[in-house]
Amino acid sequence: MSVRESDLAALSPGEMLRLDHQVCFALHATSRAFDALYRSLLRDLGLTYPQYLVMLTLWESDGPTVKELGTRLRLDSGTLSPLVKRLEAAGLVERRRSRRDERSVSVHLTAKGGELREQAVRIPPRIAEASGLDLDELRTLHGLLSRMTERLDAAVAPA
Amino acid sequence: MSVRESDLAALSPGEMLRLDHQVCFALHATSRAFDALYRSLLRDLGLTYPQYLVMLTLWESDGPTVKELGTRLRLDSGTLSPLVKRLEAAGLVERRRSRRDERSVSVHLTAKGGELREQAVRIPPRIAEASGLDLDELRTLHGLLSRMTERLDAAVAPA
DNA sequence: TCCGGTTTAATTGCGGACAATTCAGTCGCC
DNA sequence: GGCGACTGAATTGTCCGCAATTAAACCGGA
Repeated sequence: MSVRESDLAALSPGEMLRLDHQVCFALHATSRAFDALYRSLLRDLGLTYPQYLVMLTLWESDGPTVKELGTRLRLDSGTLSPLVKRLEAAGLVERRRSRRDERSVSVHLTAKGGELREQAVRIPPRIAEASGLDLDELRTLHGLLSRMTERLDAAVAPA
Repeated sequence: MSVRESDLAALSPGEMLRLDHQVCFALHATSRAFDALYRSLLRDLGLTYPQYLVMLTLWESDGPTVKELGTRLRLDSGTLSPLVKRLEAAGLVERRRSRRDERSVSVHLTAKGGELREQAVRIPPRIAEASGLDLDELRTLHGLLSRMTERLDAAVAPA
């Protein structure tokens, strides 16, 4: 029933190339479709999707450093520094230089930022509904994506 | 065995939100992991991944208009116009204003652009191998992604 | 104590993605 | 033929993502 990995090598180059591109292309397409849907739902909150991810992280646990945010969201300071500053300019967040280690900057919710959560909790159910997948499928998809990311990371940065 | 969609509504809000975010976040993470791998493999060719997609399209069928490229790759002119100009600056492509309809611009491979194909065909097998999924899993993944994109598109742009 | 290596943010530069606008060219309809 | 609506590219502006660099703070060992 299950096709083993070694069988991939037995495919004709054409078949392998085609399937591979379909999957990778489909991945990008789905990712952008998600972005588009989030954009339309987040417009009222004045957030972009990456900004929303940062807010989610803060709602779960306030006061992480930029470094910790980057680790959790897989983003570097080149992305996070201006993003967090935009959140600060919007009055949702406050940046504080740590006294203990003056290199690090921790990010804290303002009252306004905390209140935004109540608007935000209505969004995920609409996303889940729009995805059109049932629970089993979401679990399957998540499993496949996680394994793939793990393997890809290993391939791009070989130990 | 299979969980029906209606069961999604029976989940506690917390469960649904968490699973949804994991999936959406995983999708972005995988997408970026793919980008990183392609970037490392495409560096020798001097192409980025979106540029590579355009070249793939041209190798399959030369001379599409910018509009047709946008339809196939789901990109708009704001992305494609400068991208194609960069390919032209690199000598891989030539833009021609159509005589029949002077609004449209068709994109054609140069000799150099055609030759690049021989370098490029070595890349997909390495990507497929790096993904670490077997054929069944790739098919499953592709199916899930396609259905999701379809549903998401419908949700963001309701008829 | 000082010195070198490391860590943390921030900045710069470039390419990609999208919204919104502009402009020329096309087509239909009167 | 001429007017109005539409279409295809291009442009502008904003944000995201990453590479590479800079600068400041930290830490450890000679």
